[in-house]
Amino acid sequence: MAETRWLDPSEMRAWKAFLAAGALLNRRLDQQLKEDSGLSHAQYEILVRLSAHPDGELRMTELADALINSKSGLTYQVGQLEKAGLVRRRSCPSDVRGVFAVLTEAGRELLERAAPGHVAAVRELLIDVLTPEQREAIADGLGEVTRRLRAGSA
Amino acid sequence: MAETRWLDPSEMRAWKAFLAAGALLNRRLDQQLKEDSGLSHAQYEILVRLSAHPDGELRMTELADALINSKSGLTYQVGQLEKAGLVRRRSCPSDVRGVFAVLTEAGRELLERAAPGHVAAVRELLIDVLTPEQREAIADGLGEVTRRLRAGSA
DNA sequence: GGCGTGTGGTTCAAATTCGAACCACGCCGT
DNA sequence: ACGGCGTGGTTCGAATTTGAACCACACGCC
Repeated sequence: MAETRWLDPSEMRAWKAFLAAGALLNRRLDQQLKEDSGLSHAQYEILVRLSAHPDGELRMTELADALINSKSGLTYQVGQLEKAGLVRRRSCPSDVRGVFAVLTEAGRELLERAAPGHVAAVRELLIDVLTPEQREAIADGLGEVTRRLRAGSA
Repeated sequence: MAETRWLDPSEMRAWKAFLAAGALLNRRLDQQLKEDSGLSHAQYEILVRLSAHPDGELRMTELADALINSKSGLTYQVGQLEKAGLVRRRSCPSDVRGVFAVLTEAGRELLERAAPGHVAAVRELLIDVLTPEQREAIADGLGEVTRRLRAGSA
């Protein structure tokens, strides 16, 4: 192991800002969503992914790695959403083991009611605070970071 | 409520990258820290804050809002660290209610052992992936985001 | 056909998180 | 000195998260 290259002040500033912004923003959005529509941010994300797909359905595994949680966490959350009637499970015809999560009509409606407030919050707290150049830098830089993280999880 | 201003593709790209990078990075660092030194990222952060202060001590409340967690979460984590002998509690002389968390010698040693690996990971996964311009943009942009979030939590 | 190996999901126990309720005490006006 | 209010921390219960263990099945290869 070589000498440790500590973070210089500029690097430290970026790292701390990233960390703090992520944590605070997540917390805030979670609150906003929960009191606005009763959904957690995680649940909201699930509904969004589903709604982005034809027929509003997606395999559990695809959901799991599109998202953040462990597989067991997904099982739990889909269970919650199912109890709430926002999602339905359907077994995959071609592979008995496979399970689709399907957005119900109620789910789609709730999502449509929740989305405007959520988007407004994201805009107010993040997007509209950044200059267009900063937005691009974040999209490019963190996009690359994400790509590598996904690649390196083999 | 005015018409919803949805996110355009560029904005969406930034938002998704930010979200994904935050989640993936946090998870990865957590794993790295845990198998490297047995600390969670949250615990590591606590130790870092303490070590950054003279005598390695800090009031619970100061810790709480320097960090991310709720107050109860902090109580819990400090409890864990105390059980592990990395931190000690000391009641504040001037205010009986107040409690200092104090870094023990063992805590400082563990932190010093854990830091190099952690910094290396942060560097590899985030800092060194970004161009200097992107780093600055992130530091500035997300710094401002953080400032507003802290201000608006009144 | 029959057997290892790998996948897709779920279940389980344990750890963590959060907010709300709570206690004990300082602070301040009277 | 006294009573009410705000603060600093902890406790409590409920919800969530995670990794590991676990089934049931698909697949490839003999």
